[in-house]
Amino acid sequence: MPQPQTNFRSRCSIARTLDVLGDKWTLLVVRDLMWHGKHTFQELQASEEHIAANLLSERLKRLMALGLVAREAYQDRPVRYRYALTEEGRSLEPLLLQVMGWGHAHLGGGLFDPQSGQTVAEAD
Amino acid sequence: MPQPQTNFRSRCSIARTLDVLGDKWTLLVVRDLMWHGKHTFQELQASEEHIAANLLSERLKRLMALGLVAREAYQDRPVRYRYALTEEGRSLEPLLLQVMGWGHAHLGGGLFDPQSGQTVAEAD
DNA sequence: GCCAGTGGCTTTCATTTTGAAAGCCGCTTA
DNA sequence: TAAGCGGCTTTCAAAATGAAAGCCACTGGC
Repeated sequence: MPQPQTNFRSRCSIARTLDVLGDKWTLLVVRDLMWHGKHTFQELQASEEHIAANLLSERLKRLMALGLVAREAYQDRPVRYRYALTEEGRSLEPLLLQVMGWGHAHLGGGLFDPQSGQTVAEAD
Repeated sequence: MPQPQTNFRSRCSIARTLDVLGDKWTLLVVRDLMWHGKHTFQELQASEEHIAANLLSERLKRLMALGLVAREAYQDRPVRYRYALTEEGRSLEPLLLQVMGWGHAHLGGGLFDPQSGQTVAEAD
């Protein structure tokens, strides 16, 4: 439904998805919002991969512009924000699971179970 | 099974997959090898997104180092190569389908059917 | 009042990656 | 002899990343 962007490289859905999510950080932000209960800038920045603040700021802006993430102030004076996936953002869960499954099978990464909130297989 | 890389950012399977495939080009090369019958350097370079030759060269090297792609000389003198996915490389198909599905639903991209080799829904 | 601390950024700047273009190498064909 | 082909590599400017420091609006302690 949304028309978030028009300057895609091509009509290919894979190319368009990569235009929007194809970098080393964006899906990690989505992962933390989706499964790890991280909702503030600080919490997101403190993840084990240690994204730089300027990149996190830029990624959150892009995800908000795309309608995948929304933020609300949870306090005024000083204003503090809480970030959360929108319903559209939550539609990325199957993709995230697929990416995780492949990384587990082929790169020896851990396997997280969203149901239990537990990592059910350790990484090498 | 393979131990293609050891310098991952973290144990997370998503982070590891992004370390390896997280850029704007790698999955497009895989797409062309997987579905579009493109197997030579020239054919891959001629795709509608127009990857630069140096990037294509580097991506093919990385995919070969990872064991996802293999090449064979289809002629000597002068030597000419044909690139193809290995069995491990073909294991990326579900991921590619998921990425395509999301881009179709949320970014208005086309939908390709590997069975028929046809694009069954046009992009916006 | 003053200082330290907190949360959410923005700015700066060096390093790395990209993208476009041109060039090179080993041939074959006209 | 010259042109062309396929598969690259090199060059170099532009853009993206990454680490660090700085800024702003407060609050709480002394």
